[in-house]
Amino acid sequence: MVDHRKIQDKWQRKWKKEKIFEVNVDNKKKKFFINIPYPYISGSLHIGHGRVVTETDVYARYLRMQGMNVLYPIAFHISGTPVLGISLAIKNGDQKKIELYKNYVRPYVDENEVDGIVQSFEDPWKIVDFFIPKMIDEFSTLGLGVDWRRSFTSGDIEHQKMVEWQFNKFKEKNYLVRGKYPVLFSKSLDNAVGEDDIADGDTNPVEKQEFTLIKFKFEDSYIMAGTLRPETMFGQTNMWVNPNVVYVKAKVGKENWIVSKECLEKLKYQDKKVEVIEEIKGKDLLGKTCFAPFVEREIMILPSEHCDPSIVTGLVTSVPSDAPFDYIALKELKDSKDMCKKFGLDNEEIKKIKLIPIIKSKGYSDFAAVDAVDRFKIKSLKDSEKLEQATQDVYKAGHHTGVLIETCGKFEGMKVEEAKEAMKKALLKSKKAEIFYETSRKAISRDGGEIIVAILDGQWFLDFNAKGWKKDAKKCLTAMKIQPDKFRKQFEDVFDWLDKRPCARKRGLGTKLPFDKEWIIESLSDSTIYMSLYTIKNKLEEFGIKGDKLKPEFFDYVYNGEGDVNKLSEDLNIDKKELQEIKESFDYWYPSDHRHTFSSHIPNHLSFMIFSHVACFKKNNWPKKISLHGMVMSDGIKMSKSKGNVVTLLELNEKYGADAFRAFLCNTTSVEGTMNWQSSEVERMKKHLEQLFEVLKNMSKERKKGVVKNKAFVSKVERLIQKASLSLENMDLRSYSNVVLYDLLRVYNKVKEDKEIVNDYLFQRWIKLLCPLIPHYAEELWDGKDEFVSISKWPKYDEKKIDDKAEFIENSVENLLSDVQEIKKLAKVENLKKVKIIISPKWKYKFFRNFKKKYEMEKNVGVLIKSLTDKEHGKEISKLIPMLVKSPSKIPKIVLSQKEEFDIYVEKKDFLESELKCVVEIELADKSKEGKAKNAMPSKTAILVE
RNA sequence: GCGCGAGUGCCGGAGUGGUCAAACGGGCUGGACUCAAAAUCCAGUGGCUUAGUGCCUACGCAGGUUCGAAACCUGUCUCGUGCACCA
Repeated sequence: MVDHRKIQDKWQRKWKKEKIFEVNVDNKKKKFFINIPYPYISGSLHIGHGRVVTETDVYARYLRMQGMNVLYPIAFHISGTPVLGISLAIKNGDQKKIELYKNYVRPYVDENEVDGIVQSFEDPWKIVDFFIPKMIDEFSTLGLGVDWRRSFTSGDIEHQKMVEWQFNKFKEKNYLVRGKYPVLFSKSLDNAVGEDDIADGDTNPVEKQEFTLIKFKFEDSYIMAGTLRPETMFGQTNMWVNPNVVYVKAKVGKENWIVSKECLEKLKYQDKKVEVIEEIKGKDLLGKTCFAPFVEREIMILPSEHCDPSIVTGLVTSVPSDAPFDYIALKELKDSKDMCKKFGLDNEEIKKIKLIPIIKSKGYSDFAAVDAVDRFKIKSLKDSEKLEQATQDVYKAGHHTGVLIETCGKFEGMKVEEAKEAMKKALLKSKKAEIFYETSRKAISRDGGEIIVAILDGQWFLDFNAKGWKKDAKKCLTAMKIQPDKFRKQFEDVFDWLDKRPCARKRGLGTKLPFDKEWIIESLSDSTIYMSLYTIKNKLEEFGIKGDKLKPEFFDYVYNGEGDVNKLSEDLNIDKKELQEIKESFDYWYPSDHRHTFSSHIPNHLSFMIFSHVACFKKNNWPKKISLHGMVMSDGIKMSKSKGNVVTLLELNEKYGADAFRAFLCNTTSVEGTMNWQSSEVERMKKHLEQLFEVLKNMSKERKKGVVKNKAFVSKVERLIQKASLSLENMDLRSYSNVVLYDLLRVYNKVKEDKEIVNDYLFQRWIKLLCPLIPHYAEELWDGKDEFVSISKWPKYDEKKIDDKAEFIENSVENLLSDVQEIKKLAKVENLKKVKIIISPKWKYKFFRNFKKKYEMEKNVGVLIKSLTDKEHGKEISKLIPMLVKSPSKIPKIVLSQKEEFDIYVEKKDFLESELKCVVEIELADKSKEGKAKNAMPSKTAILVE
């Protein structure tokens, strides 16, 4: 048995000791700078992380063996709120989170330390400090050729200084603007929040919803009612108010508004000045009327205990023709004299309220709500689930197929989709409505505070439509290689669509905006040009240059060659030579030659990376290439903590080892495809590698110098080396791995003669070919003159040895053998006595050669027959051509001459006799007396068995 | 809803105008080896047919373009994914 763990550890240790992946400026070698998005630290790494780093590594290893100076670094991202969220959860005694993190920590430390370490995570930096070394270790177990000297985190001062430089640049170029912006906001934290700060925010996301608050004139005030469907306002029949709720009348701006107390509270956060005037009991409003816009008349205020004061204003306008809820509520009132009496309402008046049809949509009458209520057999407001469903159905049908009818005045004929916007606009313009934001569900932050929507003033935005920016970004994109290119369009679409994007927030780890220290640069915006830091990080370390010296002028000089180095040296108190060497390092390594990433990063990270580069760097340092990989599934479903199917790198290493994973990953799916992790398949790959290892080990033992006589075999091997190289060139890791894991093995297994010479010819080449894929096994088997196969030269294929004819002949002979077997079966011949091989009549060779030539240009059967027929064989030709056109597989790749073919079979006669264990006779059709002889075709002999 | 991607045999998945009944891998069936098993090797694995290279049916569904389509176009269904302040 092969002990992959031992092998793996051994070679990883040696690589590290000999520093073979630590690379430096070397002007004699062509450089290649490849990188991946730095992972965010949030517990243990899993096979999703494993995918991107491994694919990159396989490719990087290939380029290295091609003689390039390959830089492959990895850093770590810690910006943003998730780490804070974890700290907060632990601080607040969230047992679930605490357990989760205990589980993350446990594999690395003694059990009795676990509690203490997790406790220490109340300080977010402790999380960072704890996990980063672990992550480096875990990545290393995959056998990556990474230069770890160049690692950093986005919290490091060098990184922050660089980001400050970047944002100063943005500012200079007027790429930043400020404005108002609605955000999810925690009242207790007094801050904007993200998914990670909200309880269950990851599993049940909270969204912001934009409501239109419509003003209903009531005495000296406005009753404010919120709606998501302003397009239904022509169907209003009444106003709903909760009789049990105490509302407030308040001065909002210059107007008096009636809203719930909760709403008034929220309005303060939404950029409104409010001042309470008096309380108004909901039940005091009942039976009165208010003036509704669009329908332009007074509508009655009616009771509904379902109006929730904590949602929007707690007052709702009623459109019973299109809202099942309103219809049922109104119906209940009409049907119940008791209820009317209770609220002091005139039942007869309510009965007079008529539904107003407003929208015609597919599958519904003009009264969609009535239809839906019937369909779902809804009896009362208590059928809340059915009501919800009915509302959704009506809404969906209306939204996609609905058209406003004649009751809607000048909006008649408009689609619901358009009318929604048009009517909202009209209302806002005439000051009959306001915008109000509400959360899509009730939510609390991890410390228990209520989540609301707040409008922040002074929010910083990146303005992608700023003058010239998009143009440059597009220029960069056009010059870039996108692999596979089908993703290019997506980039283009995103570029068009990008507008203003908030780029700073008030919470989280990261870099402060240098010119407005209240704000912290948001975590996607602070990780767009950090690749540049890899090129100089080791130098800063080497020279002991502290991050706080890295003023903007430093980057101006190093990155863009601006400023005077003598003056800069003085100003920053950094040695001039050191500065120059740092710059040299940057100039050597930059730009990024290749970035390999998950395709879902296109609309955000990757696009921002391009925009940021064109904003900050000179054109020659813009990124060159992006390749995209697909997503990762585990057992057919998306990997997620809640489903419990996350496979960590720890577990992976424990059970299967790096090489099995690498081979499985590359061989199981194309780079852009979805990788589906199935442990049974990985297990199989592991076994296959063990077998392959044995084969190769035996190969290495029995070797003898010499010339391989089997031309077809050599041709196939050379061809496979070519294929492997070309596949890798295009980062087609699947095709490459197929060649080195399976194709070569099959070709090798077929050769029977001169094994020792064959072994000698193939062994070292094969090991090299395998090295990018399964470097540990490759090193273990390697016995070449370089110390490591990892840094040896990639095998060159010899194009001259690729011999179509030799392979063709071999195939013909093989086909002959299998044909004999088949005929033997059909003829029910038990023991072969004799096999007669009849070589095609001479005229057919000429005919086939002509046919092949003509066929390249002309596919029409009639035309072909006319141009190729002759008197002597007209009949046969007119039969052959349709057959060949219909199944082109019958056309031989190569047409030999009759003599050549005859000689081949004569030469192979002994071999055939030994294979078939009988007498073999060979004759020319032209001389044969057999009836079948005329059926023979070039490379397809007629066969007779006895 | 809009955008993007995908739908292929028992399964995973190649294949983007003709060497396609479909690579490669797995499974299954039969055979060789073995006391036996595992491993390995060979053969078979849509249907029918035949002393061979023949026919039919198939690549989500329905049409179309073409001498020819799994591949191109149109429509349709299903699934996945993104839709912004979130890394």
